[in-house]
Amino acid sequence: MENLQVHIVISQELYTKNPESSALGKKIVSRSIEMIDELGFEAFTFKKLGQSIGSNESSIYRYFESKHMLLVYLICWYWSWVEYRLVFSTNNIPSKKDKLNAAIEILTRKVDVDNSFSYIDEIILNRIIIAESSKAYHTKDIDSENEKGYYKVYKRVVQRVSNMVTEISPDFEYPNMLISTVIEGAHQQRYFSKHLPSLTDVTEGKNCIVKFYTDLVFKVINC
Amino acid sequence: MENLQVHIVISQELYTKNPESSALGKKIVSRSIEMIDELGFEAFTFKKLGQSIGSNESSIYRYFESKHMLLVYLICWYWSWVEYRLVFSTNNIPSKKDKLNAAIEILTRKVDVDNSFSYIDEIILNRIIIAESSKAYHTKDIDSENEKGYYKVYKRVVQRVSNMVTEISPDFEYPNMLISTVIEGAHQQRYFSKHLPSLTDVTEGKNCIVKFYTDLVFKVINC
DNA sequence: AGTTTTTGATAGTATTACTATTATATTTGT
DNA sequence: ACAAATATAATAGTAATACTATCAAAAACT
Repeated sequence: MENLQVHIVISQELYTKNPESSALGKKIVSRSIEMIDELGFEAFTFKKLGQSIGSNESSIYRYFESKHMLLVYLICWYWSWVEYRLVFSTNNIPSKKDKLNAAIEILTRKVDVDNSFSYIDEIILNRIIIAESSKAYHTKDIDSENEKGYYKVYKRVVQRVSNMVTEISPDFEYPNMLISTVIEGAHQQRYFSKHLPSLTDVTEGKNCIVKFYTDLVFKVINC
Repeated sequence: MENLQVHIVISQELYTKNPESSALGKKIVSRSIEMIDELGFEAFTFKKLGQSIGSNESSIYRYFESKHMLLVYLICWYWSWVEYRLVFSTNNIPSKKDKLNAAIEILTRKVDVDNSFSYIDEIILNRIIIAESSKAYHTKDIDSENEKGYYKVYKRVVQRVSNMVTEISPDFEYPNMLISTVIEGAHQQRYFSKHLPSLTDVTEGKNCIVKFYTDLVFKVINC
């Protein structure tokens, strides 16, 4: 990421106290990422996290209202980071098709380099998004949380890429449906390839998920 | 469903005592479907279910080991039912393309008629599958549960439709990826259209999800 | 040095996801 | 019709979870 001092800013509604404002806050975020990945979201608790970082459960509650809100925070961070890479990588590409192509690659490829964005390990965070993020929005509170704007960054990412589709094919009726299918589908396929391989056709080594969805998009919009 | 006396048989590993073997068992299944839909899977408990059907928590545990296993049971029932409809609706269609077309319709359209398959409300069950089924397989136990065959019916549905794709386009490399993308995508889009509408382009009334995915499949496999 | 802010420790609550035991119905076989 | 077998209900109990509340200690700023 070129060593730029870019900083991801997260909406205040997602935390009680900004975890970026202290060493403890950063430790909470970075260690929670590791622990959710290790234990799974269900078995992860603030008590265990406190023990692991030599702090107290009650201190963690001062940063995040609940473990649900911590997950929402992580999801928001992730999509802000994706949005940043998306804008950065597609900027100044003159050809509309090359631009969309670059965008799809950002959305579908495996995160395999930790870009060392401060204290967050993006490789592990990517795994959490794949395995756990659907639990954040598959709840009874989805509508009120959506109104509060918890998912706006994700929606903006979809919108940005949908706009690229519309630039190429102005008459295509379902750009949002197409892009959200691609984003969710690519995540799903990575999970399936590891745990339910017969649902997919992933061959080791080859980057077939990127290939499949890139091809899919251009065929669907008639190019 | 033509009033056929067809019966969906569920693998023994998914229950402790077969819920079909008694009135109480059936009541547990049918009321649990309603309650999971009303409360969401997290807030649903065996205690509440017991109270609601005038039975006891401990009696429910005699049928299902845990609420997770009940969900797995419901998912298995649902895919068995889809498989039945799939085979029924695509049987004897001579044209390969018409056959695939019929299959995609079964997989992507909204379930809006309760086919009154005994005591199970398929409309509500379909909503549960859309909103809750990812919670069944996004756990740390996925690999051992998959080995035990908990998800084999779902995998078989994907396989059946993948085979139809391969019949039409033998050289297409990713039939499983395509079909699992379509199935999961269609569910996702129905959820989004209700709760995160900006991620989709669904217009009221029109059956655009079916249209979108049908078009997608035939374009991707070059027809 | 004093004040504010942050953190830690402890305790407590209601609920959950179970297990175990025993009593009471209900069904079934003869 | 009656005993035996089986199914269900009622109760109690456990360890863990997802918090909240309170207060003391430590750090940080002024």
